Amino acid sequence: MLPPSIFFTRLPVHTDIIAIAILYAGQLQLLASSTSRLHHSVLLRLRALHAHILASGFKPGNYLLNHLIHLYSKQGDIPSAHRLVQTAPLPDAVARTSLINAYSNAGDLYLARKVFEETPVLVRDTIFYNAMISGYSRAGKGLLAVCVFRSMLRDGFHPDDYTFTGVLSAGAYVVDLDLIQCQQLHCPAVKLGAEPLVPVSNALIALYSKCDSWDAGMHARQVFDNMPERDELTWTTMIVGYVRESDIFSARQLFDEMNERFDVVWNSMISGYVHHGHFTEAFEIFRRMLSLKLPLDEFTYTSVLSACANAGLFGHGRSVHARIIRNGPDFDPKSALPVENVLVALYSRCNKMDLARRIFDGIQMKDSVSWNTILSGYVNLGSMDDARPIFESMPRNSQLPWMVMMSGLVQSGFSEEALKLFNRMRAENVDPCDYTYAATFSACGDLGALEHGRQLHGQLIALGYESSNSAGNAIITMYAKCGAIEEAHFVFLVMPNVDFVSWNSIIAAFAHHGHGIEAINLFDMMIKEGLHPDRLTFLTVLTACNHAGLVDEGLRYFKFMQRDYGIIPGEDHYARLIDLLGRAGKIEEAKDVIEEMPFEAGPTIWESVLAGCRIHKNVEFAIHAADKLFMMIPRHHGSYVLLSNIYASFGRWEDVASVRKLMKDRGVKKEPGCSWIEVENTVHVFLVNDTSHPESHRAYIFLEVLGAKMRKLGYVPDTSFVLQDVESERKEYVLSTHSEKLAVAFGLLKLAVGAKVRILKNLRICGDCHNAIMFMSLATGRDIVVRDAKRFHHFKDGECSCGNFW
DNA sequence: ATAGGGTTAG
Repeated sequence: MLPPSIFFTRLPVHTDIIAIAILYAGQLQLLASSTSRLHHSVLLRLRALHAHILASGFKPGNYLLNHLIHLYSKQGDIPSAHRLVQTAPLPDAVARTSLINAYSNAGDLYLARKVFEETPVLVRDTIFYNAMISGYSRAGKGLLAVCVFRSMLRDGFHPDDYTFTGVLSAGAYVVDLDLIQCQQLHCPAVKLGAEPLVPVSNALIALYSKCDSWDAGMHARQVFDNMPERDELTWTTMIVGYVRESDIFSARQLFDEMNERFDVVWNSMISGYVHHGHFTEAFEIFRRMLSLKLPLDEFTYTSVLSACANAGLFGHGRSVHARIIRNGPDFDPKSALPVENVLVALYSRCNKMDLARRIFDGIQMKDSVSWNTILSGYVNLGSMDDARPIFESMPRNSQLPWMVMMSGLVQSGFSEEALKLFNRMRAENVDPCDYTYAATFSACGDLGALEHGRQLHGQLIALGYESSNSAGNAIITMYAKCGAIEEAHFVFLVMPNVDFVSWNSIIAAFAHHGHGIEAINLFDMMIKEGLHPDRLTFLTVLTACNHAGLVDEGLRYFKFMQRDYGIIPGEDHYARLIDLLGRAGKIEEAKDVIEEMPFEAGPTIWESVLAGCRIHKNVEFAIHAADKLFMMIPRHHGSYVLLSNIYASFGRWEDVASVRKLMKDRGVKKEPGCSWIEVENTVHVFLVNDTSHPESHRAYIFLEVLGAKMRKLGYVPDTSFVLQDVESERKEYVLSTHSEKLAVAFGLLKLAVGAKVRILKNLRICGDCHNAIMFMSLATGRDIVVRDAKRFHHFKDGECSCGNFW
């Protein structure tokens, strides 16, 4: 092929037709000779030809001009195309159509619309309107496309089948599309007889599939059934429509009916199955793809890998990953990101954070999904130390990272940090959402920061989130943990949409405050309202029975749970039941339950036994339980403490000493989960927060008693504890209001009843701690044993005796 | 006379 300039000069230019021939010759030759990167050279050639035409003095007519405009538009040189449109002596619908299409393809709907508006109605035609409609349609601007369609009819133009394809596909983007709207778009297409045409019907099926109504799905199927012929897109659209409606069964039926399956359909089936949790079926389709040697693309891999991640199938996931590495990616490296992201999710999910991290570090262009995935990977494993640096270096302009981080911090016990993060979120101009509020409330609950929580509650209402269930449920729990049971109840009563979590929360609120009967009444109401209790609900109900001492009811609910709700009791349920029996002194029954359990009793069970034995001073069975515990978790601090407390209550100090020696020999260290007060010159009280412990409601009672006694001693416990260190330089420790009050109460509670606790923060309480513990002993009617470096102090009946351990 | 146009999915 000669270079265009020579080609051109050889031929006399008399008509548009010859120039067109040359234009096309040049373009077609290039199109044929190279498969990629033709864009630029075609454009150069086009410009050269254009220059020649101008230089030759030939004045292009409409015909040639339109071709030039079309070619410039197709090649993406919109400015040149636009200039030519403007230089044309008369406005021309054909030229404008090309230009509108060019702008629409470039995503510039505003300029496309401008060209559209600047074209007089007189010169417009149907195709011209169609260009604008499909432009809006492809951009997802459904309503605008429909508006253009209406103006088209108003201007007196006749829509054709292309018009309907555009309008129908635009309709699918209308938000909250209903059946009536679908039919309003459908009817004109039927009248014109355009319906049986494949693209029109395809668009119709897609339209009805997007509509959230069962009837609409039937309509889609009707269109499908009435089609005289179908193409791959017809099948795909119908199948994907079923998947969207969660009708995987029908989707699969259609899939099996297809003779020739388009690639996308396979992927749609897999991702449909994954989306609805049918992982086995997803793998089955994937295996068939493999055996048929079908091409796998990035969509196949992401779907299958996410199935592995969701099902926690590390082995499967790794072999798919190996396959990608072995075969080399079958997809455009540019599309690798979603695959890499899902690999990070897979390995995080399977506790292989080092592998996840390696893939994450290898991603060049990390997107927000990559960052969020690795962040939640660490957070879900409770590795907040790894999560923090990720959070600090990632983009934080969306709510998601804050949500993940805050809820992670709360769950790992860093409630104060979560509250700080909430403030930082605002400083960084990210609007808190109901989920971040929920995390914040839960932090307030853990810290006992009632006033802070109240203020946030007010803010939440002001922001209009009050109807959010996640926030509302968190608020109930927050008030409950702070001891404000009436407020918790009020929030529950005014919540617009109460779900089973709300019920669980309010039942737990009453149960943990010692209002066992009220909790059980609420539970009965919940059942009457037709809500489905889950295993957690029953766990709470058993707790409630525990508090109210309702042994028979507890047993009844335990049976009810299995018989009427098919919930298989877990170890935690059994532990509550045994706790209930043990507390009631029914050690023999507890033994029977342990015998009849379908599994071996684990540590939680024996801990409950031990606690029961302590209350009823059953040394024999306590020793048995402790032996089990020592075997299962030999370095569990709490078991030793419980046992030595039992010995102490009998005054068996030698045994206490031998337990302590055992601890020393075995290297049992104090754990964050179980600590006690150390009396030296100062006292350490740990802020604890396990309101789920059956005894924890007593903290609030203790708090009151303690407050009254301390006031007599001259302390001011209402707003803050201002305590003086007698020993050293009369330092003052000013402790804030609620969290520290709870800290003291919970710390002493732990001391008194051996509740399982978590340390959040160290506090130093100075002054006459001895007296405070004495009051505790009197208030609870319990013996309290405290040890310091050399001695133990046994508080009993308002007196304190000391003894030596060794 | 001629030139400008379509649907869809993970």
